[in-house]
Amino acid sequence: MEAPPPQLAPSQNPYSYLLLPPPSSLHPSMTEPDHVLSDIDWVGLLSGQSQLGEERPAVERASMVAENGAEEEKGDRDERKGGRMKKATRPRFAFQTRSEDDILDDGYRWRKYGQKAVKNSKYPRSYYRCTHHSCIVKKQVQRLSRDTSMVVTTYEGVHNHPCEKLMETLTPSSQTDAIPW
DNA sequence: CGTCTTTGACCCGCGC
DNA sequence: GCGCGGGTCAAAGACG
Repeated sequence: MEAPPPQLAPSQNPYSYLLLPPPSSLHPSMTEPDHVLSDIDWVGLLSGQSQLGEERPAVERASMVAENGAEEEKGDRDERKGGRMKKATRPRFAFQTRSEDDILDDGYRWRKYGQKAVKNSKYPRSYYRCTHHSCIVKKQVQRLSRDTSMVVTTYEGVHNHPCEKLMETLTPSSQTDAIPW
């Protein structure tokens, strides 16, 4: 039980991981008050070796890991032929939330573009993409099989546009019709 | 009618 | 070289 939690050894990870505070950019001050944060277990995951390490004994790590996308690591696929996907070394943020709902409302709009059953999990993994036309941020959502109340959300990339809900909150009706000129 | 979800197929990297 | 696993595409359907 008391298996010593193997620290995220850089030698095992294709990427470097950084410990960051909770993603304030995710819910700056949306509809959800910050009591949500107190209920969130920020867990380090994605050891890089296999998946989420669900079978691993030690998973509890109260912090979020960010993937410091190095310059040209061989982690992601470089360039798919046909120009399908670019490598795009974007940072990745993975964290767990305790929620009944798979998708946590972070203020952005997401469109689901895929779902796959993963090996060591009873639950499928869902793939979402930001619906903003010029935003390439993606996120993966998966429920833990060992703890069905936990949902792992992995963000990939950084939004290059403001949060829509936040904008609505800040500017209730002065966005389009209250311009001086 | 526009937007989003669902779902199977396809593609690619990696390990054996 | 082959098979497996993971990630994405795209058509069709559902929903408001």
